[in-house]
Amino acid sequence: MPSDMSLEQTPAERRRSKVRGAIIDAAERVFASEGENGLSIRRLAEEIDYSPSAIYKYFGSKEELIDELKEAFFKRLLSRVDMISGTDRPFHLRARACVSTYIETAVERPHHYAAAFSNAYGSNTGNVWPDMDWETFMQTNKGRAFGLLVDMVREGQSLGVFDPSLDPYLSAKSVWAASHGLAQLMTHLPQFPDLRPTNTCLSASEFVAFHADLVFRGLQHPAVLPHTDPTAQD
Amino acid sequence: MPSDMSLEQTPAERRRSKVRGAIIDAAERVFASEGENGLSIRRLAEEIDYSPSAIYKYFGSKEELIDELKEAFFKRLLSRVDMISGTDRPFHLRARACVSTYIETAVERPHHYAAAFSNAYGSNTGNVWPDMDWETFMQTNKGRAFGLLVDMVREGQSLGVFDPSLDPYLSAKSVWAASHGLAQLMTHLPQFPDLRPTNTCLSASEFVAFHADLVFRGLQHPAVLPHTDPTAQD
DNA sequence: GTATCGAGTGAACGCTGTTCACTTTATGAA
DNA sequence: TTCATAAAGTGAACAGCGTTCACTCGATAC
Repeated sequence: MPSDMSLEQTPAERRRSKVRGAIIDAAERVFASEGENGLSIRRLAEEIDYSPSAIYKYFGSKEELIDELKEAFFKRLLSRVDMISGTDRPFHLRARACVSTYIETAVERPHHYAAAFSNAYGSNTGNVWPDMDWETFMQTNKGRAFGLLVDMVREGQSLGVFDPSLDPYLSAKSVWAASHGLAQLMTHLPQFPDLRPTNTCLSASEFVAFHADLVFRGLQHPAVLPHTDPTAQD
Repeated sequence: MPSDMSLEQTPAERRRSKVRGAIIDAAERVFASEGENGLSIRRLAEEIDYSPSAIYKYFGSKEELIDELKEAFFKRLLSRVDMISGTDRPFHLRARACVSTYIETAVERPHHYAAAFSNAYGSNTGNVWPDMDWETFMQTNKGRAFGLLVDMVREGQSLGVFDPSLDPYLSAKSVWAASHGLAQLMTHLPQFPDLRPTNTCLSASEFVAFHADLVFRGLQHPAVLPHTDPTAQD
């Protein structure tokens, strides 16, 4: 046995992480196709040929297990957007691709995305995300995704295509909200992009591009309509 | 007993609708404060001093009961936005107020809004809204709210402040998505408007106004950045 | 006065997440 | 090799859930 065994895995550890992986895999499979309601501990146990209580040797609760699925999903989402934002394509293509990729990744795994923004499971009365300070938040996957957006707005401003008077943080939040909204609507209403009286419709990805375009249009110019002080009553 | 009793209510009917109202009221109260998870048939029964099975004399299922809460909420949401859009304020104020009102109404009743766009309860595997044709959809509260948005875009175009080349339906969907996204984020992350490294933050309603402003900026001008054919790969 | 219908009930079914005392198995030390 | 210890795995049970159903009982209609 080597002296430095901190990196080596004992057979027991290997066995353990194998079972743990099997649980996660089964959970991922069931969750992706049937969502939070279809995923029960008992069903999961059946699927991996263990007893229900065995799961609790690996995860403290169902919530903990699902949190891991969500976190993995968000990591994937982040890495995709990160990759797009790291390409050397022209800014306007890159920016739009980030938004499109975000939305399309969400639509690919609707249950994951919905769960990541839902408090359906926890017993808390409202907040999904615990209160955390700025530094802590920026180390989470959500935080880093948000950071990418802020950088993007700044880049657009430094390139002279975005209104320089805009606050990058506020603008990033606005872009995030707009992206999130479309992802959510497409997730929950698959026929959403087709919502139209005529038959001439855009495909889902075309509509995503349209939306991304419109979002970025808003950042490009100072307002033409008179700007109002939101605190003033008309 | 009057001959025309179709409008009169017999004592039995009055009693029945009283109990039904009590159920709805209790459900509304619990749901508003604790959401779908806090609302159980047994708890509801306890709250109105009836047995759990009594509820089923008034509602076919828990889902049916919650659907009624959601529908009432959406009716309220629609009537609010409808009222705003009917005022004679200048267009740019009216339009922004519609979006702000939509978002603020959602934030007021976060559980209702979340539930209205979640399939957490039903046993269906994905779609919240059943497939329906355009005419049917436009008679629902959601459809009518959407119709208001389409009209708003058209009005903006006829006033010459919105880009006339935009498709009103696509644009309305985009605006809806952007509004929905902010409502959802503020609902699930109350500190969302404060997400910022500095201490100088906008209040929630100020940020809503900022967002609405940015959304409408996008509609006001033709794109300056080169427009891309979304189907073309770079 | 009596038949009828509907409101209301309590027990039960099958499901859920979770716990706990228990057995079995693998491992490190003597 | 033997033995103690820790970990893995189990089955029964608990409390809660939505829902059903046979049942009682009181108000209503004839």
